[in-house]
Amino acid sequence: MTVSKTAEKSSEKSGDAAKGRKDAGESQGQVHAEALQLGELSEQLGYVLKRAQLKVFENFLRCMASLQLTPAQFSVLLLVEKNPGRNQTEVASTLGILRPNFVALLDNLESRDLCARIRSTNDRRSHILVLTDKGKAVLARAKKLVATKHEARLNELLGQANREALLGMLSKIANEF
Amino acid sequence: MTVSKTAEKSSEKSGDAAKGRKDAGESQGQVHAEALQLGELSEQLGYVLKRAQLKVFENFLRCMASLQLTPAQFSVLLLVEKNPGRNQTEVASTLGILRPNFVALLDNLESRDLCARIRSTNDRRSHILVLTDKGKAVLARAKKLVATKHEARLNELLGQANREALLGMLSKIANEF
DNA sequence: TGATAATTGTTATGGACCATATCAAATATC
DNA sequence: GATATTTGATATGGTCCATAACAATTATCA
Repeated sequence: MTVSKTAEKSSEKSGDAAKGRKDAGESQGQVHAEALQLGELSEQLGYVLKRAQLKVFENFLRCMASLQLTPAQFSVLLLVEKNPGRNQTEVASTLGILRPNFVALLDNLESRDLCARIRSTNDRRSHILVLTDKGKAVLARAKKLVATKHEARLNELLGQANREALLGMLSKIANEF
Repeated sequence: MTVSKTAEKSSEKSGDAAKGRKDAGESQGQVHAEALQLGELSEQLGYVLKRAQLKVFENFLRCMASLQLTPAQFSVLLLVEKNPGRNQTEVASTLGILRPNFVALLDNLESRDLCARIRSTNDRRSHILVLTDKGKAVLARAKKLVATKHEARLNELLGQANREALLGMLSKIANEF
């Protein structure tokens, strides 16, 4: 990374690297209008997994546009609702978020009055996390949007049974791989 | 993002946000040793998808440690091998990589003599991409590592049939969602 | 033909996300 | 009570992603 800047490469270095590709009928200007062959790429689980994940997140963001919630923010709200009274370290680590990176995320949610940090009386170092009333209301609307527009679209695409099977296999990978 | 710096928040703002969580048997110091409940989070496809993708990439990197190939680099090599003679724009766009970001990636592969940019004679603006002999050899070894250590582990975890079903569903999401 | 538009690779740049070191305040440990 | 640990926070750097802009080259078309 951050390789040298000068672009005076290519030219005729590795002069024999172009051998073995005698064109099969190309001599004029407009060649290669066809799409590239994915080949073995479409069999690589990692590749397909990444593309699918991007699509799902993209659709999630569209569905949540009215509430301005990212997947990460939504997961925090869900987790805090289910586990009120836990501190930042606990919530962050269950989500796989490092504590330093969790600070700005929470700053954002708190500035929008969706959740609150409360100094614990037991351990005055830690901040207890709770959803505000507005946070609960927004989360409820978010859940409906996800169920109605997001997951529904997936069921429509895969079918209920397949969607559940997919979830099971992904969970297995996420937990046991 | 980049929210204000001062950390004088929390305290007793939103004073009633802590209501409604009358502890169920906690009064002393060491409380909450249990793990958090994931709740609906484990049913969110996006969440599980992202975690699975991270695990798969992580394992891929471990399997490829000896060859120092990232998933993105591997995909470029695979695609160029299957489609020799295409230019940077074509290869980058099929991989969903923006042209500016593809430059450094190629700089890296070219500096390691795995692939080469050749100025096209048809269109002297574009750089034709080809694998070098070393690139072909490295890619061959990479494929074996992926099949032996990476995909094999997945088959062992899911079973051949399930793995193929998973791939099919992910492809469907990636292409039709 | 020649002026103008479009394309290709590239650089610069900024944002989002992730990871590490470090700090002060508070607590735990011995 | 001295020392170590934990918690939230800041600073910082790396990687990935996205946009604007540029020179060189080619396409378009009056």
